Amino acid sequence: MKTHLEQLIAQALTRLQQDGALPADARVEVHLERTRDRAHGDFATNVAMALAKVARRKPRELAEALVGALPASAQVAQVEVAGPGFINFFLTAAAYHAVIEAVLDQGAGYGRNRAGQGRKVQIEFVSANPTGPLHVGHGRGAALGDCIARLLESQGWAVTREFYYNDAGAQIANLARSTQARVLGIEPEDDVWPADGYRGEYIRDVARAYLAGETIDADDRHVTGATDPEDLDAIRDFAVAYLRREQDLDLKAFDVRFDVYYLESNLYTEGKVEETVQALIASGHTYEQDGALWLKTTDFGDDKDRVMRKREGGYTYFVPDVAYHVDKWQRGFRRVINEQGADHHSTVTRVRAGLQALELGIPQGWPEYVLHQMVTVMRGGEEVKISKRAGSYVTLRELIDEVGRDATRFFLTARKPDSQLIFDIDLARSQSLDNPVYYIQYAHARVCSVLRQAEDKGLAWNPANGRANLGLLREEHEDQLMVLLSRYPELLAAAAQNHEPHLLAAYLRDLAQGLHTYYNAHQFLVDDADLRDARLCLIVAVRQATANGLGLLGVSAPETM
RNA sequence: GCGCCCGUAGCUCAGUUGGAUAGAGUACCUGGCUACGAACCAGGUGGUCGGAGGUUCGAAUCCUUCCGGGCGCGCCA
Repeated sequence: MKTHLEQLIAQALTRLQQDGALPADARVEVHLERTRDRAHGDFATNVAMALAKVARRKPRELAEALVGALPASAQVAQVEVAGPGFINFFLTAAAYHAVIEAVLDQGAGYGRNRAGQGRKVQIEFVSANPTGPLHVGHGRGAALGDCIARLLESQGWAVTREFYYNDAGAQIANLARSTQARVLGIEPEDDVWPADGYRGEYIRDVARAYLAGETIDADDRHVTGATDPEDLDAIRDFAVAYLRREQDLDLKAFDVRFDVYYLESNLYTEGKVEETVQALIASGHTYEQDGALWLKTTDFGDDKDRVMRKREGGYTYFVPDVAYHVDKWQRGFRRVINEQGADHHSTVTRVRAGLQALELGIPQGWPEYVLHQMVTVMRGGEEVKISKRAGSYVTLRELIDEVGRDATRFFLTARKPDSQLIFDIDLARSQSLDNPVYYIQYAHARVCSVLRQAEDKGLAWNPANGRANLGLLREEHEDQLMVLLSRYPELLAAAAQNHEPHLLAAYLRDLAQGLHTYYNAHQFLVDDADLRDARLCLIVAVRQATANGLGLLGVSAPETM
């Protein structure tokens, strides 16, 4: 519909130019948007105002001329000039009804399209090190990343979900030492407790499982706990496998799955890190100083250069990260989205700088980043401090257990990633009935209930009898619902393009509100069979769009509650 | 001190990429169940869009500068 109107406007502009009413070189991007106020019609454009200066004519006058030059359309009922020079389009009833037809025809496919043309996109998210359970921050990343993945899939992209984890660095060594300490019965308060060791209680569980000789199945590897408290390698392998299994369970409970788990250690064993370092040296963007090897990231917008290879040998963390991204590029991902916590935002410049230095033809803005801000957890009116070392924090699993998967996913995606998020556990639990997610699910369940009643009373609409007479839908509430339904595809496209799942959450809330209002104001199972069928068609369409949207958020659409 | 993010109703937050009279939820008032789910709906109170300049037909949105909060600023990851 939107593109149809844009074509009409473009044709009118061309016609005006041919008539000499507009300079032939006048160019403007036709900006057509939904109106906020239904009194302003369904769509509005500001082209007349944008062109007024070049055309040396008053905006309203130009708008009038433009309206006069518009080709007729079966979809457009009325066009008017309003305000400072807006051109407002009012759609015909038939255009409204076509939306219901489209939803019913396309069903679960409504809102989906092939715009991505099956192109590959990779989204890397969570990527937590296997040194502890996933916490709320990881949960936000998991929910956002997965929703963005679902949104991109809905727009015709071939999405790969990837989890990158460090299985060999200093933090893993620390994990091994901490677990060994627990194996030996050392407490964090003791003098011999390793410096900066992980103090959390979960380490005690890992140690206990190790001593019990438990077997962990992870990554098609089987790791069995040994009993030797001195075998640090065995302890490390066991701890990593154990904690990875825990994370997998958390993610599974959150309905988040990955296609690829990428091990940082592979970058070393396959020589990719060394290759990247040699290529960077060859690029001329490196230099030696103070016994270390530096990358001139300042050549690419960083505020200071960064060390690549430490004086004592060994690479800094961002070097394998660059190698990793080279690998992503070589795997053919021309679009990559990295979802991370904003505390890692300094890596953005470094990774991109390294990639630019390599001159592989990688675009400057590649990869894309979605950086979510911190999650503050409130419990009992107080902030719960998140500290892995102190072992005090809210795990993702706790959240799922306490407020449910649906509500947790919804809350963590309902705000834009840029905003800090306050997650009040008590509020989410005690007021769960006022939760937007239940409000939306309730709308879905209500429609199901009406249809059950219709079935019981033999009043159900039978699709075999052909389409209902949608012309009978003349109520304001019905128009509003149809407008909302027609916006759904545009909204998905915008949410996917800009990585903004919160737009979808807000939309579903609006749609549910429209339905609840309609529900309260009108009867569905009326005696007039034609009107009844028409209304049932409408609410079935609303239910379908609701279910589709909830599915993209990873939230269930229950038939009863 | 420097970089990134944020600042909108008492609270939690949207705001269609610069549009028309600033929007929800929550909280607080007032109404609405003998008909399909009241886990709902309708109405009301509540605003110097952090402050000040600037850009233009038009600014919560863009630019500059202050104020306030968060996160980074390591040869840690």
